[in-house]
Amino acid sequence: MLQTETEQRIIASAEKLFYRKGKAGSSMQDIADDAGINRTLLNYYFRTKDQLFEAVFRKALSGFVPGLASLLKSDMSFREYMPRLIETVIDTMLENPQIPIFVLQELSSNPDRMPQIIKEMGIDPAVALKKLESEQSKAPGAHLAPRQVIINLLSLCIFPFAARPVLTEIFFNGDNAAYIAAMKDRKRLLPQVVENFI
Amino acid sequence: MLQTETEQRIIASAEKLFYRKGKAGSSMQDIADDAGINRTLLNYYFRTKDQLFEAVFRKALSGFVPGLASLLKSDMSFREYMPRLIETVIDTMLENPQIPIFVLQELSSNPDRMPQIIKEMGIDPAVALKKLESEQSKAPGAHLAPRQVIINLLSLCIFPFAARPVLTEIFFNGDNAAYIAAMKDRKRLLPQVVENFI
DNA sequence: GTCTATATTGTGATAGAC
DNA sequence: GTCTATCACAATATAGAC
Repeated sequence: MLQTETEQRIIASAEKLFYRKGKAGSSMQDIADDAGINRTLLNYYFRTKDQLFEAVFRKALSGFVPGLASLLKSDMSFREYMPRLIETVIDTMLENPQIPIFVLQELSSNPDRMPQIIKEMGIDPAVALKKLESEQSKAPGAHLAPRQVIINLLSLCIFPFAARPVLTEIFFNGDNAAYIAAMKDRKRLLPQVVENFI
Repeated sequence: MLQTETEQRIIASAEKLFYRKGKAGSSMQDIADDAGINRTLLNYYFRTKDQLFEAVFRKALSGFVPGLASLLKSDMSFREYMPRLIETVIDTMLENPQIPIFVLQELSSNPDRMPQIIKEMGIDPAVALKKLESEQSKAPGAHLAPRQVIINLLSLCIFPFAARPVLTEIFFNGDNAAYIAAMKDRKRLLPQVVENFI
């Protein structure tokens, strides 16, 4: 995975533009201009636009999924790992807030890609679901289906970033710093919220 | 707003393709082919691709926002309207699951559009936030900031649809019917969940 | 590895016949 | 309203000089 400086600049510009404008919305020329290099170098390093996009998409996935995947597999109980998952996911989103919408848009266009991605990345919710179920069985009363609990958890962590422009404008009058502060707050707030619907 | 049959077919095909592939990813030719008409008719009816996209985007927004906006303004207390909002939003999503990702992607590419959209659609969270606050003050103890409550509510309603392919594959083994059933369940489940973090 | 030049196809848009 | 023909341009990609 050793990359030349040129290669890194291509990836950096491709990320920036693909994240913002999508695959079809970003031309090879746009990316080359942003990187300050000749357009044909993109073909030299990545052969085709599809392959360049694929490199960006994979990198985006790998900053998105592993935190989730590793915690799904972890030895900890759900109550233990849940706050860590929240912190990991929110921190990841804060670093690159455009990833969720980029990834979800691509998967929405090409849902057929999901099975292979799950296989490749070793995503298996079975362990986490089972642990959650056994944990619920210790407490009396009715409980949410474990799948619904995890869907809620992911929704609360990820959606506010996918909807960033909407929330910033509606709830923070366009004040970006206020939006960011509120997102950081959520690392502290969400564990409590989640506890209440386990 | 009376439309010829041709005009309706154009809009229907444009929605289908723009939702799936985005503006740049769908050509005028693609849309015309899907509608089964000559390509130049798109220009005849909508002049430019931008104007056609705009028509689709506005229509998507108008199926998305008003339920939210009207309830934000309603006379009901938060506890009263919250379950109705959940039902309205989820029903809307079930009818056209691709709208959220489409709208969020466009607003993520062009966040500058938000202020005008908010103005045009008369979205003002002030009333809802105030009502929620006064409602919280009746109960003892600490409470979530009202903005965080509403962000949570929207997250829980909308995200599972934006992430549809991911959730369907991971939690329902690709079984679409099971996914839909779970989403319908959420109309019943979410009010209880939300009650617990007001 | 990096450039220029070029091949080829696709795209949005319009003019004008019917 | 609907078609054919056409324009101007942008796109990806490759060949070949340096």
